[in-house]
Amino acid sequence: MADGENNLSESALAETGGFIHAFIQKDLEGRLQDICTRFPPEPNGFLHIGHAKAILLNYGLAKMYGGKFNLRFDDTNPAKEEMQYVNGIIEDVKWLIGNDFDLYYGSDYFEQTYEYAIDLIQKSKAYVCELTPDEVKEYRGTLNEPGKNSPYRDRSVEENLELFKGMREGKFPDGSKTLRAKIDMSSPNINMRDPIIYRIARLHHHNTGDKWCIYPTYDYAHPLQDAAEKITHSLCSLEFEDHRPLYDWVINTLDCFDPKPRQIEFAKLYLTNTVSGKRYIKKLVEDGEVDGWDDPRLITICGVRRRGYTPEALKNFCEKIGISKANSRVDISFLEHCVRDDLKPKSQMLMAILNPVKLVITNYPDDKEEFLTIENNAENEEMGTREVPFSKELYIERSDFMEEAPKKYHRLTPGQEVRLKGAYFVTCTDFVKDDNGNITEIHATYDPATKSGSGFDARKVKGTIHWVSAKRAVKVTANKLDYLVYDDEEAEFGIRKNPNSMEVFENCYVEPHINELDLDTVRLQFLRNGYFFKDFKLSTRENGLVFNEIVALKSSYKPPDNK
RNA sequence: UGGGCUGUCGCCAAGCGGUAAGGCACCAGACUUUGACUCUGGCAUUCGUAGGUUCAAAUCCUGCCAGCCCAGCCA
Repeated sequence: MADGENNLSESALAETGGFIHAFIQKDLEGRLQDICTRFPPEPNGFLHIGHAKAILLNYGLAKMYGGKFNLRFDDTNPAKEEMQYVNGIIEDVKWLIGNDFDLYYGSDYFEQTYEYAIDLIQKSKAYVCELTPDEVKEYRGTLNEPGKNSPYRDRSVEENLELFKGMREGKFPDGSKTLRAKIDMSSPNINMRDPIIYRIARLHHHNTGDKWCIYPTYDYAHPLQDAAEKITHSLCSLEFEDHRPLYDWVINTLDCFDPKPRQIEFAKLYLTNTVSGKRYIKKLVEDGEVDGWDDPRLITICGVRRRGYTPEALKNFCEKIGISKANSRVDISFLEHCVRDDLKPKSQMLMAILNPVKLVITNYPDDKEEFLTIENNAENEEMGTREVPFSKELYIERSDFMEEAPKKYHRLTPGQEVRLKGAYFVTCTDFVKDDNGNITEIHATYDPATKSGSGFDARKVKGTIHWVSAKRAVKVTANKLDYLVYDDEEAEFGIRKNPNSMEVFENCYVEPHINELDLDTVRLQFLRNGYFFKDFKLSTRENGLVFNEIVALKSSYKPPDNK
């Protein structure tokens, strides 16, 4: 595999979604030489992680079988579509799979789509209908009762042709007429009850401008778009199973496509503790509850990108959850595991104190400063080491000290010795409180003999804590992120808002080495805290550096109860 | 109630007639200069359910139950 090639690993992909592989393999042994897949978003919103699954699946399948993959905008309804979304989607797809795709617009096929409609009319398989929306609904019947034929159903080919051309030429008002496929008003499948395939709507289209005042519907246009691009396997979500007969009807009635595209459905991805509904996300954005569509707490692709997730992590995740036809909701912890797993060997370790308290090493010389060498990634030697300044006054986490600690507490407490990561053993000797009883300073003595790397092993210590030189510390802001919503049994509509989805730490102290890193690309591991990534939006001259927690480290530590 | 689809461990998911993979989560232990990582062990006598066929069924047949989708000139 070439460097940076982003396809799904064959073995992992082949382990699941067997029904899709079966179709493809059988086709490849018979009717097809090559395959071609596509991801067909409507540019009416931003992509989220569920779309990532579809992109990765389609792209991965194409690469696995040596085929081609297209990104095609399914833009047949200008009422909902916007340029900002097409740009956003292209950016998201590139971030996920690179530039290895061709870009198409369904609207580029409007002329052909129109010509095929003429063919349908000539074959007496489509007619211009003048029923109002309410009448259409009434004539359609219900789930239990068959529909009845439109009174316009038996117009002559000539009349239909003239009317349909008139529709295109703008002779009729919006909504006054439709073109319908002539199929079967009594079909148990409601999609087959003479579906509307063209509507009149004078809307400006982001790609075709004002050229058209009639637009084809999805059911009619989609198979034709697939056929035009010689898509062999058209994957879509489960709710389109009922539409497959119509998809096939379009392809088979026109009967001039080779190869014939085939629609295959699979289950969408749903995650716990997330909201993926466009309406819901939009409301959060509009209500100012999140910082835009790319808020790092959202599972939009732009959101997880801003948060610091990597495309590789998403790929691994999508491989591991598999493809099936069973509706499911994947536990968010699965995603988090994949993110950690990816970041583990490539993150830059740094010590950062989120909630600082001063530690004074009373027996360390006042003006001495030494530089200690610490590895950048404990399990990846290739990432090298850095020099970290150490001196008498340090900052440590408030949570790493307790005035009165329980037995299993491995951190600082009067009389207890711990290791300062990469430095020395220190023993807590004292602490200082202010008038309100808050601890303001902790005192300790260090043992020079215990210097890290010296091979000292005369005694062991239970805990290792992280620290930052007070004098050299760089002040930054860190946001710890939590779920936007919780899934509980009692939650109405399946979701319960989390009022504290972001905890801001404005006075964090980080090692000076942070100034030597390319923070736009490097993922940081704040030792013992979690993975963090610079927020490119929030980090400004005024705010200084702002980091978001990509994902926390796992922890089996149970904080002592406050009794 | 018409049609389509789905039901294998808390969550995903293999399995396709030969006697229940794997991952996540969780629990216990070892190791540990991240209470992380890693490692070890535990975690479905059972595959929605009831029958049937078979030497043998999660896999085949029948009935039943549950869930999801469809009545936009949305996709």
